[in-house]
This record gives sequence, structure tokens and C-alpha cells, in this order.
Amino acid sequence: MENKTARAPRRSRIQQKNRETILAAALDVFSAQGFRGATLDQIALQAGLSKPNLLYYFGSKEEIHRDLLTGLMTAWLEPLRAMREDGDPLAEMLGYMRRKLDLSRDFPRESRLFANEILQGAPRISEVIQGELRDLVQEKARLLSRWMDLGRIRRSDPVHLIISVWALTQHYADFESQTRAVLGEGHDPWTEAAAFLETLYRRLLSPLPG
Amino acid sequence: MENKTARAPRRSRIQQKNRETILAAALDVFSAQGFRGATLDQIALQAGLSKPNLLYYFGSKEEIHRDLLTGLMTAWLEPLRAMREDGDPLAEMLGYMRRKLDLSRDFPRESRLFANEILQGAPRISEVIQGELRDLVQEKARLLSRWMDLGRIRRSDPVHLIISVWALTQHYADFESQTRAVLGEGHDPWTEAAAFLETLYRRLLSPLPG
DNA sequence: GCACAGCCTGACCACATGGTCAAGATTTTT
DNA sequence: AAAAATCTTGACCATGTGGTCAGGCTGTGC
Repeated sequence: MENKTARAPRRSRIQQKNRETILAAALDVFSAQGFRGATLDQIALQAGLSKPNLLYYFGSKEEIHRDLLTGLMTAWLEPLRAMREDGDPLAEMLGYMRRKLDLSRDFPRESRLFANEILQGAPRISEVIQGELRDLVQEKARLLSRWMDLGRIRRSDPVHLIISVWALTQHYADFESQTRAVLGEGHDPWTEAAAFLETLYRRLLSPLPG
Repeated sequence: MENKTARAPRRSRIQQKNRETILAAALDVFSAQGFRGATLDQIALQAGLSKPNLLYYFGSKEEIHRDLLTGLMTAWLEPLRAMREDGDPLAEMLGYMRRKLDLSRDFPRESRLFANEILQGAPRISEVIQGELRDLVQEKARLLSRWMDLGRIRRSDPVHLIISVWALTQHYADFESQTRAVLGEGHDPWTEAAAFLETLYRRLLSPLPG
């Protein structure tokens, strides 16, 4: 038995570099055009490699897309995963929202790639969603529920609370063209969004005085 | 000068019927596959017409798509447009949210068609967004601002308030596959969403007592 | 510097896709 | 009922696209 895992075969330096180059280019193209809209020629051009060379590193267009998505999932769940039981409940929720918003701001291409996939019914990542994602959400919903029982934050449906964070933060990345058009010049969507969402979640969750 | 407008030429009964059939089929296919992912063959099959016949009624794939989107815009803006100055501010906002949520629930294909378009940067409807949509939002934001000045609802950024309604209601339609997976069996996303969102906007907007 | 594995590409293929067209079928008008 | 207008389609085309392959190039270990 060789010293390598099935998922991460040993790679030469050239392989390492070119695979990264290809994935970076593919992220650009897939996030802008969707899976069907993207072409291997565009990705090859963006990567500065020939099309057959792309297919030397990845078996198919599908495989590039799959690798991008699975690589993305871990990072995407991190903000929620980082919500700690031993912190202040309101601060933990606001911190989660803030981390998710920052993620959307700093990685809009990843956000769009993900949105495109879910829009088509998530055919390529349904297992992850029904497994890892679902479990994590259920776990954190139970945590929120406990906090609500203790009166540390006001009661509302904990799963929909988590969903609302996704909806609001994703929206600023995925619908950025619309948001910018509606806000007009002289507005920074992200700064304003951060302030608005902090207000929103404070009012929704702050325990009533007394 | 003939008795017909440039935008709505007189049409025979056959034309009327077939154009509707085609648009309905196209909505199915475009919303499920995106513009690039959809093919004229799929639309023709769904419509029960031959491909050349499609192109007898619509000059191109692009034209079908454009007609769908522009036809959709009016209906999509209606819930916001219906927010009246002379009503109770909180009830008006909750009513707006509720109408938008119902629209997402009852017309998920339209919602997805729209989402797909914005995700790609809204190349085909940027004028509408920068014109009609922007104007309407600005107008209603001023109304909300006035209500806030009067202390009838609590202060928050009015444009982002409107954006939050879009984000939250669209999410339940566009990301339905994800939402259902996370909630699991035995949940009705729409009923729960309506309750959660009512709580959310009540707490965000209710004036402080005293 | 030589051999060999790993890397790269031009030329090519099969198929899908948006769109055309001439000719035939059907409906409407007179 | 005939003429005119409208509707419908099979056959076809040009282009784009994912993917293949034989053979050449290049970096690495000896």
C-alpha cells in the first residue's frame, strides 16, 4: 500500500501549478457564464493553456466544475461552523452574519458559482447539501434554540434565522449588478449592508429589557 | 396611419395562441436551464411545435427570452408599487413583504428566470433596472423615510430595507432545493417563511413603546 | 548526455445547436 | 370556389463545442 490517499494523489510541481491555474480560470468563466454557458475554449484562453492540455489535467469539463464546487463547500460553511456555544449569543450571531457577509464581498465569484448550481436544482452537490450542510444547520439550530430557551436571544424559527443570513448576504454578491444600479453612485453597498444587517439582527434578537 | 401601436401589432387567433404556448414552454425551459442551457429543440418539444415554427413566431431564441423578461417586469414590481402612503406604515410594509413572498411561491419559474438574468449581470434588462426599477425604489424609499421621520416605524436604511425583502423572498423560490433539503421532511417552507418574516419585520420596524 | 516519464499540441471528429428556405398545407377573404 | 394570406415543416447549413489522439517536446534522474 502506497503512501498516498485516494483523494489527493501526489503531484509534480508542474501539475500543482497548472491545476491551480486551470481552476482559477474556470472559476472566472463558470461564475460569469454558468456551467452550460462556459466553454473549454474560454477557460483555456483565460488560463493561457491549450484546450487539450486542460483535458490532460482534468478528465472533462464536468470534473473541473465538480472540483471547484467541492473545494468551495468547506470554506463556505466555515462562518457558521465557527459559531461557538461559549460566546455571547447575540455577538456570536452578529459575528456569523459578518463573516458570511465578508465572504460574499471577498469571494463573489465563488458565491455566484454556488448560486448558479443551486438555481439549477443543485444536481451536482445534492449529497453534500443533504448531508454535511443539513447536519451542520441542524446542530447550530439546536444551539440557537437553547439560547432562546434561556432567554439570551429572542425567539424565532432558528433554521429560518440561519437561512435569512444566507439569503441576505448571498444577495449582495449574486445580485450586485442590481444592487449597484438601485443604489446609484456614491454608495458603498458593502459598508451600508453591514450596518443595515447589524441593525436588523440586533432588533430581531436582542432580549426585551426587564 | 393604421390603427395599431408599434409595440402590440394586431394578431390572428392562431398567432395569439401559439405565441402564448411558446412563451409558456420557454419559461419552463429557460428557468430550469438558464439562457445558454436552454435549446430551441427543448422549447419546441415542450410547446408541441416544430422548431422552424417557433422561429416563424419569434425571430430568434434571444427574442423569446427578451419577451419573457419584459413581460415579467411589470408583474414583478407590482407588490412594491402597491405600497400606499395613506395606509398604516407597518401594515403596508408587511403587506408588501407578503405579496412578494406569495409571488415567489406562486411563480417560482419567473423568479428563477429573473435570478438567472441578474446573476449574469443583467445584460438584457439593464435599462429597465437603471430606469423603472431604480425610480420606483427611490420613490418608495422616500416614503419609508418620511414614515421614519414621523416615528411611525423605526429608522433603518430604507433602500436596504427594500433590498432585504427581495433577498429574503427571492431566496425561498430560487434556492428552494437547498431550503427543502435543510428543513427536511414535514416542513412547509412557505408557511414557516411567512411567519418568520412577519416576526422579523415586526421587530425591525415596530416603534419603541413610549 | 542519455533515457524515460511526464508534459504539450495541431489536427481532427462526432454531435448539438441556432437558424434558413422552398414548398406544401390550412385558413381566411372575396 | 378560387385566390390570397397565413401557417407549417422536412431537409439542410454553418458554426460551436466537448473530447480524442498520434506524435513531438521537455524536464529530471542517472
